[in-house]
Amino acid sequence: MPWRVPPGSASLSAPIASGSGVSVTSGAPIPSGSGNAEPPIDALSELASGRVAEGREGLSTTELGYTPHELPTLKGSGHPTFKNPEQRVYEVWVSEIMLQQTTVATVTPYYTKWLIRFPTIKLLAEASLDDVLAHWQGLGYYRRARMLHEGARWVIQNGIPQTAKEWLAVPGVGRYTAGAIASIAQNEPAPLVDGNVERVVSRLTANQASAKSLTDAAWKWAESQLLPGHPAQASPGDWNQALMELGATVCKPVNLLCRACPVQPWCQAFAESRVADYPAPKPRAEKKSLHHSVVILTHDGKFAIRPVPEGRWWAGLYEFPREASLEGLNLMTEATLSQFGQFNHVVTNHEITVDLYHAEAATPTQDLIWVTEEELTQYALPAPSQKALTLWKKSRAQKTLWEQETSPD
DNA sequence: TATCCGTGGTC
DNA sequence: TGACCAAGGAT
Ligand code: SF4
Repeated sequence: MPWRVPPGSASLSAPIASGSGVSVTSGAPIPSGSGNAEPPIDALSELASGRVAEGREGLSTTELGYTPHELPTLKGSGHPTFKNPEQRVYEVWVSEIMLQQTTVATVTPYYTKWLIRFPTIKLLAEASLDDVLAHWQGLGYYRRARMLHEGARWVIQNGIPQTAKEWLAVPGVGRYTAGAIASIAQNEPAPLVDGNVERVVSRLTANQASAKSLTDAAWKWAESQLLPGHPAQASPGDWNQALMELGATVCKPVNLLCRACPVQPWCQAFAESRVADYPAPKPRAEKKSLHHSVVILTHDGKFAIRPVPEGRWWAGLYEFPREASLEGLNLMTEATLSQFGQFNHVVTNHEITVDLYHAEAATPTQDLIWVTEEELTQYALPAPSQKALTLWKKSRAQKTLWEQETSPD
């Protein structure tokens, strides 16, 4: 995510990180998080002299308080990324998919490793799905990885889309991602709306509509800002990022910073002193709880795993056998199960209580995949299986310690 | 169109 | 501590 601000390194009305000090790791430019500080942008005084005070021709990127801080440095680095438009497209594509519903801090290490393992679209297309999923392990929403993989194969077949509209045909790319790639990597004046933009628009226009209605309004507003002749068109990628960054760092869901907000003079919600009323709160889903039983089934130092069937949570990943009950596990194996732990795992609006069992199998049955702990790292395991493994190792270590302490000399 | 799909951080 | 959230897409 070379074009994104490292977390905490810049805020819109505070000193802006220049983006210097970009490090290069195996071909991937990564933000350092500690660029040189430039003088604060006095957004309000700029606005006071602003040509958009009447608000008719649209806001500009500068008026959102945004300075494009990464591109110059990366250009200066002479990195191949910026000599190769296709590579630029790929890196923006990967990061936009990873960042869906996921924070920059979480994504960053995955992004780095991803570009090392799958440096180009072609190499991603040629990789196996298992390999792809293994590099997504822990990021969640695994369908994204599968679609990105499919998308890479689509692009090898059909070529790189050249417009946001064309991007929509690529698996896993919806209208947000299409707009992001087209504007950031291909300089097309394509609008985009994500959760940040939707929230900002809701407040700027004092729109209390909920869900789809607000989304539609936000898209119309975003489109209107990028019409021909509007200042945002000069650098649509910067504009879009500025808008999202405004939402992420100033016009936040809670603890918003209206006093430092560069667009406060045009904010209808602020004018009404009702910023807390926008956007309308979403109805929250009911939380459900359920139980699962998981077995760490071992034989001769190997672990038994099996693929998660399609159509379920974690489809396509591999996990320790998991059933709805202990009875389910007993139907699966003849080995004697002994419980050694329990933990909770939250999946969206479900809280799963997982009972952990261990058993030593008499024989490695063919319906399961038997792997060493080393080989286990080659498989994508869902978080509950990862937790189970961690607890098993901890349990075994304590047992070993206990045996050592209590064994007679 | 409402629901499903994960996870880790924050307050 | 639990509720809420994060740069969505597919069905
Ligand atoms: S003034 Fe406050 S509510 Fe309005 S856009 Fe700025 S941060 Fe958001």
